[in-house]
Parts: sequence; C-alpha cells; structure tokens
Amino acid sequence: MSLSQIQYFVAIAEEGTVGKAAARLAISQPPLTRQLRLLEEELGTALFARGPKGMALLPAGERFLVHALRILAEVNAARRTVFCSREPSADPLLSS
Amino acid sequence: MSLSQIQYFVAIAEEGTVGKAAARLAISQPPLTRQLRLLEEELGTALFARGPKGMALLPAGERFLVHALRILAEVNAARRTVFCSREPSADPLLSS
DNA sequence: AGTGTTTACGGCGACCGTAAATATG
DNA sequence: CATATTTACGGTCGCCGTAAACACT
Repeated sequence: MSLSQIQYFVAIAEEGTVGKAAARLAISQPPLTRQLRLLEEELGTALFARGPKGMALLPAGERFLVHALRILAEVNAARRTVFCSREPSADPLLSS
Repeated sequence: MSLSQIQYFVAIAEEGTVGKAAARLAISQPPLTRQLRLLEEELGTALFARGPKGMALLPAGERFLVHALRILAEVNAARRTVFCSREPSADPLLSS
C-alpha cells in the first residue's frame, strides 16, 4: 500500500467514476484501474461495486475511506508541523 | 513523502543510530541515509541532530514523529477494517 | 451505449546494493 | 574513533503512457 494508491482510491470514491478520477489525477485510466486492483488484491477485498453508472463504495470501501482520509490528513498535518518550525527565511524560495 | 520514508524515519528515531535502524529495516546504510535526506529536503527542515553517539531528534523531528506514528497506525487500522469484512474463507491462503 | 477492465509493449524514474572515500564531533 | 554522509556504479523493479481488445450492465 502506498500513499499514491490511497490518493487514487479517494479520488475514485469522490468522483464516482474511474474516468473522472483519472482526469482529476491527471493520469490515464489503465494505470488507475491497475492501482485500484492492486490495492484491492493487497487488502483481499473489493472496495467498489462496478456498474454502468460508475463506482459505488461497498461497505468495506466506506470503512476504508474513513481511514484513507485520516491518513492523508495526517500527512498534511505532519508537513505543516515541521513547516511552521523552519528558521525564518531559511529557504530562499520562500523569502522572495 | 512515501510510507517507506515514514517507516525509515521512525526506525531511526526509535533505534537512535542509522546503523541499527538499517539492520532492523534489513537495508544498507547509504539508501537509508539517502531517504532520510530526501525526506528532510522535502520538508525543508532537518529532523535529527547528528552526533558521534547517533541521531538525536530535533524539536521539529519530535513533532513529526507524532504524526508519523499516527500515519502508520492509521494504515494498520485501514488494513484491519477491511480484513475483518472479508467473506469467510474467501481467501484460499487463509483457509488452509 | 457507456462504463470499467485487461493485455501488450516500451520508456522513464525510483530504489536498492556494493564499494570506497569523505566529513563530523 | 565511531558514527554519519557522500559518491559512483549498476541492476532491478515499479509505475506510467499508448493502443487496442474485451467485459459487463
């Protein structure tokens, strides 16, 4: 499991179709489908039900989504927590 | 930032030296040092103070560690939450 | 029909390992 | 002195893109 796969999963869950998620992520559909399949295989469970109208979260997917969002939120929090402790203007890219 | 980098950081923080962390992670020192450097560069801040006795967490590193542990815990929770929802004996590897 | 899935292929980048030299404190 | 860091090299693996065929509802 990688952070990319988690982001991909969240995008599909929020967009409702693989096509829209792929557009939002700026990647093509086959790699996105592949990564979702790899994630589901690693977890040993399907996360979505596939239908002609798009992807619908299964119960396992809904529970997984809760944790996925927490993980991404924690990653952002981790970034912020060190960002706020930088030496003022220590980074030339930020002082311009 | 990748989950591997987070695991590497936690291992160094807990072991106290890059050498012991590398042994625990079953990788060699240069890749581990590289990944830590890449993480610190991405964050824009050093996380450890380097000394002859090993690695000491800086304040930014201590705060980052809190989030790092939460991330890894959430990942495990995400795994469990779908693991417990499998179809009974659906996976042949588990029914043997 | 419209969506997702799969295959095949190729290319690019990431990561690792080893080995050795170089800081740092 | 013991530790970490860096360099250089090479090999392997992962991920992506494209294109096309296939499957499902």
